[in-house]
Amino acid sequence: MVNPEAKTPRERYRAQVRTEIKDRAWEQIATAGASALSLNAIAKQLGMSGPALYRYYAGRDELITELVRDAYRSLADTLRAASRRPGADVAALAHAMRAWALEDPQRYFLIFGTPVPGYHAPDDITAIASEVMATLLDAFAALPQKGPASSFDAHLEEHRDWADGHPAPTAALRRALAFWTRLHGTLSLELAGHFDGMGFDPARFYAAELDELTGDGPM
Amino acid sequence: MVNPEAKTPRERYRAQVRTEIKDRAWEQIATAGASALSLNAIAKQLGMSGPALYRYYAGRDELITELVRDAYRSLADTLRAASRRPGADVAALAHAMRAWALEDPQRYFLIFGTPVPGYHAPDDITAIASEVMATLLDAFAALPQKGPASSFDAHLEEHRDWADGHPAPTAALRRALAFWTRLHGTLSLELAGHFDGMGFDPARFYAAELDELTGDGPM
DNA sequence: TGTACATCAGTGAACGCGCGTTCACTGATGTAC
DNA sequence: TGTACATCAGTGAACGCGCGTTCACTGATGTAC
Repeated sequence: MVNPEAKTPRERYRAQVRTEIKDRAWEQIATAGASALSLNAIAKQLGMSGPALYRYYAGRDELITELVRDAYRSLADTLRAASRRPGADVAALAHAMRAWALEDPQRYFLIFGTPVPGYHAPDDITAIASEVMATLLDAFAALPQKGPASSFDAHLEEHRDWADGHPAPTAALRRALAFWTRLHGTLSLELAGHFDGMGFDPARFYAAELDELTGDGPM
Repeated sequence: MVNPEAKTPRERYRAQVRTEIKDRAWEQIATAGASALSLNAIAKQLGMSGPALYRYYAGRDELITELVRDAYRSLADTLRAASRRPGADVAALAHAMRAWALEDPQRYFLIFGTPVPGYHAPDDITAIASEVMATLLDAFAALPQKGPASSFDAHLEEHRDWADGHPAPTAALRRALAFWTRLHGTLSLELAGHFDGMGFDPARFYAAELDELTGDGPM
């Protein structure tokens, strides 16, 4: 009986070249930003001619979309993995997120940075983004819900659709949202260098914001 | 006696063309993002040849730097003006900031979006950024300092240099910092469209985050 | 007020570049009998 | 195991494009006497 999943040598080779192309693409993005990404430059680095890449990607746009997809996938997997480690809590997610961002800032910005006007991500990418939110919701749902309700909660109660049936109480949704926006706020300013001349340690500020989020002490 | 500030017709004309160039540049950025900005395209829109622009700007980089400077200047002035209106408080600053960002999202991202690796803003631009922080510090210094101190405060106490001698208590510095990072967090995700399919009203979430910042109610 | 000269905005041609992408092809690898 | 054929990775030439930038120039505007 033949395993339909088994890869022929040719398939393995194709897959390998595709990842080599992406590796070089990430290098370029890290060095000069996503707008500088060039198919011809990648081909040159791989020692092949430009047109050869069209065996692997339909064009520049398809490659970029795949990079965005991989970035989201990587983030979603990283957070899921962190949440599954024994004793994992909201703080563990926050630290995993920061580590992931610092690992490759331009990868972070490819997802959360300046949007290209008119661009809309395909549905499967949006789905991965929902996975990320679901991981956050799981973590906050497991937390004791203390503190008074927010004025925002009533509004959110009527717009929980995006939580996609997640059983978490509305207050947990609100806290997961704040987790995302606040940590993104610090993180993106740090990565963009806006704290550079300021002297304080961004990691400590991040930790303080996290403390306030978890209720482990007011900031 | 001659007023040395008086502008000759030629100077007035030059100034006018320079702003027309920038107006077109902002249009391009709003439409296709800053990386798509093209001197030749601007010249065409103005009905002149490409090289003509070199009478007004040394090159593409100088133009972009000037756009960044103008953006910062506009933000600093907007916030200062808001803070000087009678009865102005921290909330007024927050609303002015949000309105400014929504007015031209790509202008916001030119300052706070994806950084270009290796680019460093000239000193005079950094100085305008400090003006913005100073306005925030003024507003928070005027607020009664309630709530317990943060674990971060001790660290910040030793790194207040960036506040440039501002008399605000350290807790006010911390709160101004959180004001900036949290509001930037929501705002940038909203502008980038990350809330798009989620259903809730970003303005309400923004307001709720603001409430928690001012202590007008826990979020 | 009129003339001579200097200043300066804008042009058109040109340079060199790298981009994404297409096309017809060569030659190696894999498949079927 | 050997031969005939199909598949497919990669090449090199070419297309058209728009970019930033330089250069020598024309012609209009302003200045000095």
